[in-house]
Order: sequence, then structure tokens, then C-alpha cells
Amino acid sequence: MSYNFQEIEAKWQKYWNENQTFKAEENSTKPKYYILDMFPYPSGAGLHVGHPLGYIASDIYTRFKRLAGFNVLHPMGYDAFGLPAEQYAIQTGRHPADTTKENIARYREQLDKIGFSYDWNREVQTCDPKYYKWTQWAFIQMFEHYYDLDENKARPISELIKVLSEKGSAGVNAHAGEIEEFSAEQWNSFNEKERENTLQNYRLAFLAETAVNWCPGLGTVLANDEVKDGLSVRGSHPVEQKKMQQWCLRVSAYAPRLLDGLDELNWSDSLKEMQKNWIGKSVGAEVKFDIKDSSEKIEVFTTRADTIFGVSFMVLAPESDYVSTVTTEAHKQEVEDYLAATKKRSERDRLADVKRVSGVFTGSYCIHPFTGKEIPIWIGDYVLGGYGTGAVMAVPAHDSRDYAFAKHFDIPITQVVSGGDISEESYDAKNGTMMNSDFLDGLKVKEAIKKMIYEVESRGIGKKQTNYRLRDAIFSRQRYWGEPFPIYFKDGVPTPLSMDDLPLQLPEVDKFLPTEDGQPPLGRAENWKTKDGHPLEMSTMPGFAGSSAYYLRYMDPHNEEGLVSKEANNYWQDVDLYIGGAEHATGHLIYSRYWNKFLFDIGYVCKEEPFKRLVNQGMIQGRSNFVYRLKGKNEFVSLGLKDKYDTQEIHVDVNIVHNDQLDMEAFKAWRPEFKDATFITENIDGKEIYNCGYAVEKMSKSMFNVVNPDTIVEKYGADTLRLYEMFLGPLEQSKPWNTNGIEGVHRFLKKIWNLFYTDETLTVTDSKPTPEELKVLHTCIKKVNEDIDTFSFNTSVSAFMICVNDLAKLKCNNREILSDLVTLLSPFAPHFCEELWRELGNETSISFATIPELNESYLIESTHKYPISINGKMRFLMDISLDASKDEIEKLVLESAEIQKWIEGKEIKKKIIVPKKIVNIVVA
RNA sequence: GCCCAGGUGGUGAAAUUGGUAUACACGCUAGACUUAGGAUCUAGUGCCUUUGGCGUGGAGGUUCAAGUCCUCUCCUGGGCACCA
Repeated sequence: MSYNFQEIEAKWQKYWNENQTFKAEENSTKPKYYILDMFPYPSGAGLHVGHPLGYIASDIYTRFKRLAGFNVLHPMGYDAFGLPAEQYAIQTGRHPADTTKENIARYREQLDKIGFSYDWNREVQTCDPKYYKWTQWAFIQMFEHYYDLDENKARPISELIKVLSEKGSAGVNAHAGEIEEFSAEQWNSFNEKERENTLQNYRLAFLAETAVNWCPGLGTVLANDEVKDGLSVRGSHPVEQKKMQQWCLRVSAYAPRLLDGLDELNWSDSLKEMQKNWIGKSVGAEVKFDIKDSSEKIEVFTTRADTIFGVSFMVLAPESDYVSTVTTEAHKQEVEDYLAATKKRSERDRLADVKRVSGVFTGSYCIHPFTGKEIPIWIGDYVLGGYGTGAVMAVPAHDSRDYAFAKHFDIPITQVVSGGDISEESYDAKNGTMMNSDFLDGLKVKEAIKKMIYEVESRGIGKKQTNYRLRDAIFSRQRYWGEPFPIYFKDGVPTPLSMDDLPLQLPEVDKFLPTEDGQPPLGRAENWKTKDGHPLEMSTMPGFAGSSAYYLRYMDPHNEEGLVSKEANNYWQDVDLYIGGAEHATGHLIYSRYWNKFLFDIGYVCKEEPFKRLVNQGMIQGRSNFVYRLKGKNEFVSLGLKDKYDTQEIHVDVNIVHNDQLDMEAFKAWRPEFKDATFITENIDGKEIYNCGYAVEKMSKSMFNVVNPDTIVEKYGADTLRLYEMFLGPLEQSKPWNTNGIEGVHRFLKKIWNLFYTDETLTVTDSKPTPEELKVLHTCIKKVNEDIDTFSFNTSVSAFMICVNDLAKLKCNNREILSDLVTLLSPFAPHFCEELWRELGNETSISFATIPELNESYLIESTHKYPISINGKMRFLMDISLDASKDEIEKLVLESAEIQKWIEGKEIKKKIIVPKKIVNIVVA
């Protein structure tokens, strides 16, 4: 029998499915282990070979954990709401629900072919009303809670109301929006609308008029992580700033906990670093500056309180509220012109010319709190309205942006920290000694910061302050294909629906476009009202809503009473291992942590952090091929000769190129316009060949470099695909896809097959394994065990190859050895191993086998007893632990009886003696 | 500009964490078998001026010993970017 992978893989996939082999149960005596993949967005293009990389790694880990005696939860589902399906719907008129359903079916088919051990009973689709009922529920919970800074957790709004009615706003220490203080009497005299307006400043899910990233191309707002370089991540449309009333989540309330929580997580340093930067903690002080001839003050945030004596001007953000208070009549026109010009510049333009300095003087002055000098107040667009107080004290000598501004407008520069030369550029470093700074003179920068903050606080002109860059998440999208908000407006007051009315299902609409009067698509739905006629919210939730708690739903996917039951949550607790791309660092992985912390606060889940360990798989890039067309002709020249002609580079489908050589007939058949193409070929070793150029690019349809896993599975089988994707290199590294080495991996499986079968019949012996065989096997067991926890699967595959080569040399067909080998290999090549496992006479699935135990004694014993062959040379390796000099050891070792016996009559080619470590002697 | 990874044969990559550099695989070369080979097997394959020497982006350093540690520097990839 030869290795017929197609038959074998179909057979065992069917068996696993029919026998529910991978069904996870909560009533197990084994320890639990939860392994999660980032669920895919089912796009119309289907899976390419890059998608399964992480899935294969997690599946190997899953199967390994099962063999090691764990009760493993390994589910899969789909992140099914999103922009592409809606864009497609707008273009074709097809309902996103229909196309999504088709795409999911296609994904499932592709996933099934690779032999994953998912428990499909727990499948989750975010667009399923049974699922998004709980997304809506969570939103209502956030609406009904606020963040209490004393208890440092979310608490019910009802408790807040009680405090407000007894003590007024002073009785509450909450993470809230800007609130004007009010007394209990005032609160009690508020009408319903006034009360709600106040409460909106406290709620964790709230409506706010904010500057948002508005994308006209997509007709919706976008979150910060959905915008890159002023363009939308999806579709690359320009994005501009616009003030709009939007639902928001008060993620910023959790910023300190999101930051501190990172310490206990087993995530990669680079990913933690990204989150740290995104959260962006900075410690400093808020200082108040009096405005000249006014009772008003300007408050600024600074991390460099030490440099306060170097302040030579103030700068306000164009959108700052201070602008109107400080602008004098004489400068009004100038300021208004400047504001108008700034507003016109899009986010993208602003980023494009960061270096251009612009600003305008307001006509007013501040009074320096220490020197009493007058400081001019300017407006500049390098100051951000949304960060700190929207105003800065400018210290041109020690801040490069202030320096550029001062130089441009010819404002004096005073050095207050020694150490740098400020004639050409500012000196920003936080070391040096203070000068020109009155009572700070002579102090080091760090001491000066402390002293100044103390001074500011004791004079009552400011306080120590920590700021975070993390903003509240904007949660509204003016879109159709998302979760509807469970909110209606009762006389303009936003009110949540009751649980009985959930899920609030997406209505049918005639078109997936905004209405004529600019309302979101849901405005087209007939009767988008509650039963008693109140209008429902028309925007929908963003993509990250559905993916923020899906891992909890897998624990208890069919529960109709809640997102997850207490029992299921207590059993599975949290995700032990999460595998996915690093591109979610500042989006999904922040929102999920926030969402989970919130559910933890309200006592709904038992763990504060959702993902204990996170492994990022690298991206698989495409490897594109090019042909070179003579300009204006239908003639193509091979890579080696192209410099002799005037050519144009054209992407060619990588599927008709093998080892960079073009299949010329297939090329002619590829597209009609190339039907009559002619070629200028190269002669290499007597063959006429057309060589293609190549480049590493993103895998995408337009570059014709997409490789579909189905093609690989068809040609080599799923097990070869799985092994090859792991063999390609370290999991976390990005790498281009190429099939150059896949033959070697496929050959490896055939070699194992041949250990079992001679002349197509199964031949295994039941004799006792020899020490050599045991050594070979246990070397492999050791290596694979070591690799598993670091996901170094590429070296595991190598270890298997070495093992099989050595066993083939020993002509091993021992049942015990082969059985252990197959068990160890089964997580990597499950179908293949399941087949051989049964051939060895086992009744149950190999998934219920036990991982072979490592016996180090086989290794140690043989190291001393058997000289081994490395790279064709005989070597004697020996562990020594003598604390002696090289020469002494050499003498001792060479004179030992064991070595004497071995080298007798042979020529010593090489001696390496390493104190305390090893002796390595190579003989001819 | 700031932060994080990384740089090893023709290629993908290993290296017991300071101890035989290039395991394993691809590719290539030669041979065997074959009507044939995009099949299988065997041997070889870092470089050079080859009784020897040089080699892990470059230059120094620590050490009996450095791909690994330290200093400087040059590239590549990723993230953040007027965050005061």
C-alpha cells in the first residue's frame, strides 16, 4: 500500500466528525485548557495559505495538550459583521446576510480540509441575533454603570443617582466628563432631560458631541485604530475631523488598569510595548497661569515642571475653549482666519507637512506665576485639543516643537537646563543641571521636577497629574451591517430597551445607503420604532463590538439566559492561549480587555484579564512573479535578458510559474490578450527557459500572488501543508510564501510510511527495541517536548526528520518505537498518524493516546557507550565536569580506557576539549 | 524623531543560551537504477591563493573560549508619531 493521502484524509475527517472526537465537555476530571484562535472575518476571497498558519500552530498545541491529559476547549467561529460585506452589498444589491452566509460556508469547507480539531458545536457567528443579543446586553450594562474612582471599579448608575440626590456632584469621585458642580437640591430640581444630560457624563456607554474621524468615502465614522496616516484602513479613503453626536465607550476610565494588567500577562514584549504606547501614560503637573487683566486662568499640562522658568509663550490648540476668552478685538480677524484655515486642512494634510510651523498671536498675555513677567498667548495647530488641557506652556529651549515655533515667530529662548547647545536646536534630554531658575538652580532635572511640583501644589497654582493618551472609543457607525443599538429615544432622552425586547434585530432596508436627508441606512427601515412609537437609534455598532466578548460565548454558546453561565465561566475561566496577528494590538486586544474588565467589575465573569498567554503568528507575505513585456508589443523577455530591451513589468499569476520559470503555454491560456504572446527565452543548460522576476509583497488578488491552501492540499495533502507551514520558519516571524521546500516535507512522510511497509505490506516486529533505536526516538521526544511550549515547531519538524532518517538507517520496524513516534507526530500530521495508529492495531482514535514519556537514561547511557556519526564523521562525545586545565583534561581523557579502546589504531583528526563541558574527538 | 524586533551558505533556516558555527530541508554537482523522470537511492556541497588560512552586516572590546556578552556603527522589517 502506498501513501494515498487523499483517501486517508477524507476518511479520518469523516470519522472525527461522525464520532464528535473533539467535543469539549464541562464535566471532566482532567484539568481544563482553553486554546483560542482569533476568529476570521469571512471575506469573499476565501482563505489563502497565510490564514491557517496560526490555526495550524494552535491545532498542534491543542492536540498535544489533549495527549498530555488536558480537557481542551478549542472552538472556532466568524467575525461576520463588517464593512466589506456592506460595500459589496452597495455595489451588487445583494444582502450582506446572504453573501456572509456563502462566505462562511466556503471558509468552513476550506478549514475542514486542513483537519483542524475544533469543537464545531460551539461555533459563534457575530451576526447571529442569538449571539448579538448579548453584545446588546453588554452595551446596556455599560449604559447602566459608571466608573467609581474610590472603589476603582464600575458601579451601577442607580447607586450614583442616590448619592447625587443626597450629596450632589461633590459626593462622587468618578471618572466622568466635564461637569459643572451641582448640589443635591439642584439635582432634585432637575427635570428628566436635565438629569439624563448630567448622567451622560458618568455612564460608561454615553452619547457625546466629539471630534470624530469622519470618512466620507465610507460614509461613516471610524475609530482611531481604523485610521492610518489619515486614510481609512479599509479601502484607503481620506478621513477628516468632524464634530458629531456619537455613542462612546468610556475606555479611558480603564486606562490605568489596562496598563497595570499587562504585567501579569504572558504576552510578547513587543505587543505589550505597543499597548503601553497606545495607552500612553505620562506623569506631570497641571499648572494654572493667570491671564493679564482678567479673572480667568489658563491651565496647562506639562511633564517638565522643572523648565517653568524657561517659559516664553503659551500655545492654545485651535479648538481650545480658551481661544474665545483670550482673543483681543485687535487680533480677532487674524485669529478667525487662522482657525478657518486650520479647519480646512484635513488630518492627512496636517500629517503630510508636520514640519510647517503655523500659528497666530491672540493679543493677550499670561502672568508668569514665579517671575510675574508677561507671557504672550499664541494659537498653534501643533497643540492638540484632545490631549491634556489643550494648552501648553512653551519652553523653546527644551522642546523641539516649541523651539521651531519660537524661531519661526522670533520669540526669545531662555535656557534653563545646562548640558546642551541651544543655538541650533533645543536640548530635550532629561538630564543636566538647572540654571536661570531661581530656587531650582543647581538641582538635577529629576530633583527639580519633584521640587517644582511640590512648590506648585503648596502655592495652590497647580497639582500633580497623570495623563493617558488612550481615548474613549467611538462606538457609532453610520452603517447597516452591524449590531443595532438597543436604545430608543423617549422625548429625546436615550433609553435602553428591556431584556424582553432583545435581540433587537436588524431591519430590512431597500438600499444599504444613507437616506436622502443624511441619516444612516437604518433610517430607511419601515417602522424603526418601539411598539409604543418611540424612535430607535439609527446607527449600528462597530466591528470590534462583536469580537470583544466572543471568547466568553464559546464557553456556553447555547445559553439563552445569559452570555455565559456562572458554572461554565467558573469551569473554563479564561483563555490559556490565544493565537493571532499582532495587527490587533491597539484595537481588538484593547477593547476585549476593557470589555472583560467591565464584566469582571459587575461580577459577571471570574477573571479580570481574558487572555493569559498570547502568541502572535507572523504574516505570510505573497511572493509575486513578474514577466517583462516589450513596450507596445505582445512579446515577453526573460529576466536575464530584460536589460537589453525597453520593458514594462507585469504581475503574472504565481500558479503558472514553477521555481520562477514561466509555463509559457499556461501563460497564453491565462488571459485572452496573451493568446498570441511570443517569448525571448534564455538558454540554460541546453534548455530554453523563461525566467520570471519576483518580489515579496502583500498577498492579494491584484498581484496574482494568492496561493489557496486547497491547491496544496490537493497536491500534497493536508498533513504535508501543516508540516510545511510549520517548517517554513519561526512562527512569529513574517515570511514570504513559497513552495520550494514542500517536496522535502512530503518525502519525509513517505519515509515514515516506508518504515511501516515493505513491498506494500505492513511489516512491524514486536521485538524489544534496541538501545540505538531508543536513543534515536528519545532524542526526538526530548526535542519536541522542549519545542512545544515555545512554539518552535520548525525545529520539531527537523527533529522528526532526523529521527526518521536514523530509524531508516537502523532499518527499524519495531512496533513500540513506531507507535511512540506516530503518537508524538500526530498533532502535526493527524490524518497520517491516525491511519498508521490503526494499522498498528489500536481501536480508539490516536487523540485519546498518551504522549510518549521521555526517558533521559536512554540518552545519557548511549552518549557514553556509543560513538555517534555526525555529518558522516565518527565522533566520541562525553560529558565531563572536571574543573581542570585544558591540558590536564586532554591527558586524562586520552588516557582513559574507554577512549583508548575506541581510538585504537585510528588516526585522530580533531580534538576539542572544553573545560567543564565536553570532549569531542573525531577519528578517521 | 522615539520604541521594538532582526541581520548566519545559492535559499528557508539550526545552534544544548558563552563551549564542534551552518543541524534539518530546498537547490546544485556526480553516480546508480530506469524507455523516461518534476520518481527513488548513494555520495558531495561555507569561502579562498588548500600540507594552510578565512569565515555569523561592519569596527573595536571582555574571555582559555563570542553568532551569543559590552561599546560604537551600518542596513532591514514592524509599531508610534506634533501626546507638551
